[in-house]
Amino acid sequence: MKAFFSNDFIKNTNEGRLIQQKIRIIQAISQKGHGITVPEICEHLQISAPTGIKLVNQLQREGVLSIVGKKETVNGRRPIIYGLKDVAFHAVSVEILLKRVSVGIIDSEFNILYHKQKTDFELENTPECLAGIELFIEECLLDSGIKEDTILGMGVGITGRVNQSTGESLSYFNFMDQSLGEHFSNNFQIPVFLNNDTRCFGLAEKIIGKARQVDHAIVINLSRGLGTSLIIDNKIVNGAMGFAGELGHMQFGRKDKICLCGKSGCLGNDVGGYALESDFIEKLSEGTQSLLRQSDKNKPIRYDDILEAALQGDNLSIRLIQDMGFKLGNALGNIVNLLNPELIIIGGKFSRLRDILLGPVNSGLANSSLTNTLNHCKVEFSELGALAGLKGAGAHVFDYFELIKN
Amino acid sequence: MKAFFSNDFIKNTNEGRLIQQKIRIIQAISQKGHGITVPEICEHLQISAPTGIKLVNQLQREGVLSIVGKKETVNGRRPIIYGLKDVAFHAVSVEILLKRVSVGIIDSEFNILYHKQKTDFELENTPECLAGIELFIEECLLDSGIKEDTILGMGVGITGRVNQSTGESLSYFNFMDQSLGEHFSNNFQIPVFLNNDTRCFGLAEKIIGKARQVDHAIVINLSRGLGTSLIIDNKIVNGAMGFAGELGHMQFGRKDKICLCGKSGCLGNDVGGYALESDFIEKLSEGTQSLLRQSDKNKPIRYDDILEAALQGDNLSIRLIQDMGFKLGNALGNIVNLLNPELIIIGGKFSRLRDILLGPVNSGLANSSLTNTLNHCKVEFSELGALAGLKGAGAHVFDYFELIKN
DNA sequence: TGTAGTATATTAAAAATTTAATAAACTTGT
DNA sequence: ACAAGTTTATTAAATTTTTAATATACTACA
Repeated sequence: MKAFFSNDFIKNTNEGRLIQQKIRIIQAISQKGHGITVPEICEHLQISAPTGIKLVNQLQREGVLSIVGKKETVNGRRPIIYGLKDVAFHAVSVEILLKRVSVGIIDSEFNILYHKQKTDFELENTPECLAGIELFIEECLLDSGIKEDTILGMGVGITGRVNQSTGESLSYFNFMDQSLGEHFSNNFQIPVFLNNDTRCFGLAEKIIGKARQVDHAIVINLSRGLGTSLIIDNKIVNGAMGFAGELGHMQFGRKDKICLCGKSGCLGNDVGGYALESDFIEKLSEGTQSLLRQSDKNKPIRYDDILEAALQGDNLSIRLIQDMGFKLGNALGNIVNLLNPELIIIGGKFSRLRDILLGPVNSGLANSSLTNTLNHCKVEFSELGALAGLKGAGAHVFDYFELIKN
Repeated sequence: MKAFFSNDFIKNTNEGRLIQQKIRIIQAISQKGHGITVPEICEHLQISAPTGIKLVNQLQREGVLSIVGKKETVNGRRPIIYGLKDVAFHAVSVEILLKRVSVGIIDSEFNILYHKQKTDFELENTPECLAGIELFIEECLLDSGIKEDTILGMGVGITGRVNQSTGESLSYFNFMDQSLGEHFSNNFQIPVFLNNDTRCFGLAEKIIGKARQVDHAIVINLSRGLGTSLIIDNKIVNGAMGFAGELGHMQFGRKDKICLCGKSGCLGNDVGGYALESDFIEKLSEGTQSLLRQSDKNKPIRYDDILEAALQGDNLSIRLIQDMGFKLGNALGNIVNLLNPELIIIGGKFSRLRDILLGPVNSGLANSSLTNTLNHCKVEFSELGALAGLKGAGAHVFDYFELIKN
């Protein structure tokens, strides 16, 4: 099966066309999510019935298709439904974050068949660090026991700046004479699709999350930092150099904080786990009381704890998170005016706090967005959980081969 | 020729495929901008040489193609170049603005073959106003003398909110049981493509202007008001409801001015001809001197005059326009961070003031945009002139039929 | 000037596809 | 239960396309 897809250059001959047509049948079945009939194939591929039957028979003989049943129709002879038989496609997903590497294997329905994390890890721009990652991936591939020839490709999400089209990682592992994507591809001998970790998250929402039915959405990844993926005309926006989505440096923040980028007023300094921690400590030092502070006076306060405290009803935590929600909504309103999306998805660690955040975010939006535009834009919270980024990385593979159910 | 293209539904038969292949040959020639050879056709359509020759011969017999010459090659028999013969495609362009209706006829190379303006006009949301427009279009079509069967379609740019995909105009002529696009299409019996006037301007820049070689750009239409078209992944962004590009209501303006939208701080109140007029009058009343004021004390000051005065060296005019440029650049910088475009085009009436505006716009950009992103983003000024919008409206037609040179 | 090398054009045989006719399967109504 | 109507599956003839062999056109080099 793999040969079908991995063969990038299909010759302009009869045989080549045959292979292409077979691929399109497999893709059509995957996209439908269930079996297909010969008349549907003929309609889709613009071929006649005898040719459609010929292709189906060949695919049956090759062990790819089998008869699944008959389609229920109002009248006339019922067409036979053909389904994919025993053909499991897999993708390797890799997520490279600052302090963690994750490897997963997913199938075309985005079930995670295998998953392993490496947490004794620190991302550094060195050959040694890269070699460590590759060793880990290799171990996982062996450990998983997945047959090599069912793996269509590898999707990699890496933190920092990425040029998706060239497979370049501009922030890390940029010391080679080839792009990181090419390097992985040569090393593992499979097609590799590299993207930014946040955009992987956005793709996951688009393909298996809440943005499924939607062509225009803003996907916020709100955890320690603030990441954004833009979905426009049903595609993730990468930007000219792959830098798109830098919502964190829009000038909607407090002017008294200086950002790492050198400017003041960056939204990312006001919104996100890191900002929450410093705001919280500031308020405590001003004497505000909090449930959280009373537990252990020496342990440093982490934003996860503040989120948890807010869910437990801690007043200070709730108030700070609400403030943050308003600021985020206000900034988003400006983008809503600009891009006119129909959906905003808030994901990441903060997505658990739907009940606390939704109101302030909506208030912020109403403060800056045009009524007419806002009326057609909903705010939702992600339900994909912790493995969303990993699923999104793998989704690139199935997306490329057009095997994703729609 | 028209039958080829206007026939939306091409049957799944041999004859249908033949017609499709012929269309693709014509499209390929148009896209290349010059003739095509048989091997190129075979490569492009994935067909064999005998079939390619058969199609070319048929098209020659039908009077569509003719031999143009032979291709210069390094070695081997030189292939014959076939070019489009006497086949002129035309599009009708209509621009409906608040106080003006323009009708033009353009060819596939965007030459304006005919052009007429109606200035005794006031846009109103009434059947009478619509009937007046249609009468004017009909007059122009007759007057132009262009053969009906060479007209592929009509592109309409109308001010206000537009849903491009449905052909709906949401601000004007929304009183019918069909969309404005459908209405025009039924009335004139040709395919009609409706879009917002500013987005037409953006399309013109993309197709025949400075955004030609670029996949990601922001096109600013700066005249009396402030309009924006976003080009992302080589396509004009329409947004979920066709509202995309509302840069004018981003909250980067002065908080003491209330916008028509009901909010304060809208950029459109600070940037544009209207804002320039009120700023100018304000400064004059404060006692600032200007060349412009000395000419005629009773005539109301129009922003065109201020632009002209600035070009003549008037200090106040220059200073106000420079302030405006900085504010615009600063707002744009935020969008540059978000969308990572490689080009910003400033068009409209202000585009003449390149030398005055460029510096402040760049300063504003540097103030809010990330260095890395900004380094890959140029600022250019439109050179398309007054008929850009009209050309863009017609461009939709050639774009749809894939006849545009690339 | 002629030969080797390369690429396009043309042709006739082989292969593949479509068309059209027919068979099979299914629903509905009498 | 059977005929009428509808849709899919299968088959054989007609058509179309590709393949492969050959002819033609052009460059470069001796």
